[in-house]
Amino acid sequence: MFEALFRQREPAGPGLAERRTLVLRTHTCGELRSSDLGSEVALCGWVDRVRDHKGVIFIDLRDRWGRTQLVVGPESPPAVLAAARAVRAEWVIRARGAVGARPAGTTNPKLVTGEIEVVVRELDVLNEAETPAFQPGATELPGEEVRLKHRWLDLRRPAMQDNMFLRSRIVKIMRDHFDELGFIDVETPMLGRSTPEGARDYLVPSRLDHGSFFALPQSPQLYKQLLMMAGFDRYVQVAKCFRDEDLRADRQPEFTQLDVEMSFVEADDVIGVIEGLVKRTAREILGIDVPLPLPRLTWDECMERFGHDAPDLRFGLEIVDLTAIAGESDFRVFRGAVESGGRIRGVRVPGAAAKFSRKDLDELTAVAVEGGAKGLVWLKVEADGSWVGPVAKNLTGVADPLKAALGCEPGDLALIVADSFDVTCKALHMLRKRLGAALGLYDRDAMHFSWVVDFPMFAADVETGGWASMHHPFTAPRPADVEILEADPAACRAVAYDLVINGSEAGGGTIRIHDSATQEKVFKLLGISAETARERFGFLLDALRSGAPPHGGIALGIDRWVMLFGKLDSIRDVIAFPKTQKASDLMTGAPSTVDTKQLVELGIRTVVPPPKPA
RNA sequence: GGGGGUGUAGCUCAGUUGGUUAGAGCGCCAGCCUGUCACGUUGGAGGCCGCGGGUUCGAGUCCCGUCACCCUCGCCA
Repeated sequence: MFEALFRQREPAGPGLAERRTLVLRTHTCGELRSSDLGSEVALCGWVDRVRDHKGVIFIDLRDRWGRTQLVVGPESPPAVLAAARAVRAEWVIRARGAVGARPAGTTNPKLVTGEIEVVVRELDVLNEAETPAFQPGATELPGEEVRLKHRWLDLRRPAMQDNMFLRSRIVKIMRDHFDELGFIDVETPMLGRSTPEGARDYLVPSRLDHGSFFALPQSPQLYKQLLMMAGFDRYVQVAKCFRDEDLRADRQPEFTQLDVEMSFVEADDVIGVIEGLVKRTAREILGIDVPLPLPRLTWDECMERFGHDAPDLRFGLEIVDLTAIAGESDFRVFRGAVESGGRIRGVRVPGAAAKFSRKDLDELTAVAVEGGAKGLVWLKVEADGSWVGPVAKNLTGVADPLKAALGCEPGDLALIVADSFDVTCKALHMLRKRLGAALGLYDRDAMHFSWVVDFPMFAADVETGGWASMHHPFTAPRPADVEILEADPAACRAVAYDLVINGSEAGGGTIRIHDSATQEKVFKLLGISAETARERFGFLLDALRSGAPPHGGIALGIDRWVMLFGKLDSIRDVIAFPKTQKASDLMTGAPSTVDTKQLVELGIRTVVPPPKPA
């Protein structure tokens, strides 16, 4: 199958001619066809497999372009036959010979080069190879630990090469798109100032100022705003970002964003530019047409209908509010939730009653509990329309209205959570995710793009009891909400927009505050004193007072884009050298202890004794 | 920090109720083989059963601890 993909890698036009000028090889291993019959060629690559039949030896030669069969037969010089016999997997060789037609019946339709073979007349071993830890050409995929430790071997695998080429193509589309729209690519520093809000910083000690530290950027947020104040108008950068937080399948400590900022814009301008990119990427990478504009949901709507701010819209299972109806029942759990200001909400799972055993329902209950719920009410609709379930007998008087509200029919399953709004959101969101996957409610090839807008400006900060920024402290409130900024922060909505692809946050941006008075108000609300604000963000406040245009932007998670467009499950498969869940690099051994001399130079003394070398 | 999963040959895995000498496929080494393409075939080598402790006459198997990797909650402005 991957042979077909190799074809896509073939560069058009000048690339071919340029490669012909190379000295060691005339063609790549994915290039020769019947039309080349009789040509004298030279190929270089890795030995993928050897099939030694004594009198005739076949060698599959592999490079990033594909695979070509070399044949060494009785007509080959004895030295070549001997050399071919000695060759082993992953050796790097160069073969010269003529392109020959494979005898009738021996062509290989699975290979784009399967019509031909190269009849070897000269064979040079460019480099031998030790027996590899695993074979890149093998069908069985080694465990990830082994792949990460021998990453260079893993990256030889066609699947990984496809991923890296996909990434390269997507980034090129991004660069072309923004270049054509007049954006300027500006690099911003990696060594910056630590800002304790947000994620944990990666710190870099200063040698010239002991006790002081740089921080690696969590994002180029402030720099790009300052570029707007500097008049660059439209900025773009493929930016490495660093956040020292715990990892996930879709989170790495260092990751890449397509960072974008624009002046004299409103949200629709930024959204429009990104929608153009979405359409273009989907067309060029997947060959699908994405109708624009993309659907937009408000944050409130998302939480009501899906319980999450990045809902997977590839399937239904929308949340239904049952507070008014179920609150009338005698069921203690329902009444209790209502009385303490909570909500009763549920989802209808059509036709699922028979599919879920008691054990399955216990598992779903565990999912709800993991989401913070104290339990899960499950109900099945019998053929006669009656409810069945542990609490069915508690539904006196509300059984039919409940059924009507959920739209349940015989054979359906209903899952209901009664708790605070936040808990019902969390639990039902997790149930939705689980059910969507377990019941196969969506096509794995489907791509769903949407925007979530009108996020709250602030969320309650459980640690401080104050307010915390939902996005970041530079987010502008909706113009209509500026007046209630201080009076009712919870009700204040931001001009913020998240791009959601298949239930994954693929990008997020905001219109920024561009006047220092509003910025200072927001800092104050966030509990950042005037002195602290001046110390940490004085340059921003100064810049805001020196002619700051209205501006806003967005950052797209490139790793996630590639993962999603490549239909992959892990971000690590689109990063050449990723880190493990403990943020270590199994290949290089980073992070590592350093010489005491280095520490002394930096004015640093470690508190934890260094681990004993293994 | 919490929950879950995995760890046995270079790789992928099996290993019964605790019981003799821990197996298979691939790979590796050697022989045979002139049309294979996951070549075939014959033979061979290869094991700290993650590590440490415990229970037991006896531990890959049971218990405790620990390490690594993966998934996940918290966390990720």
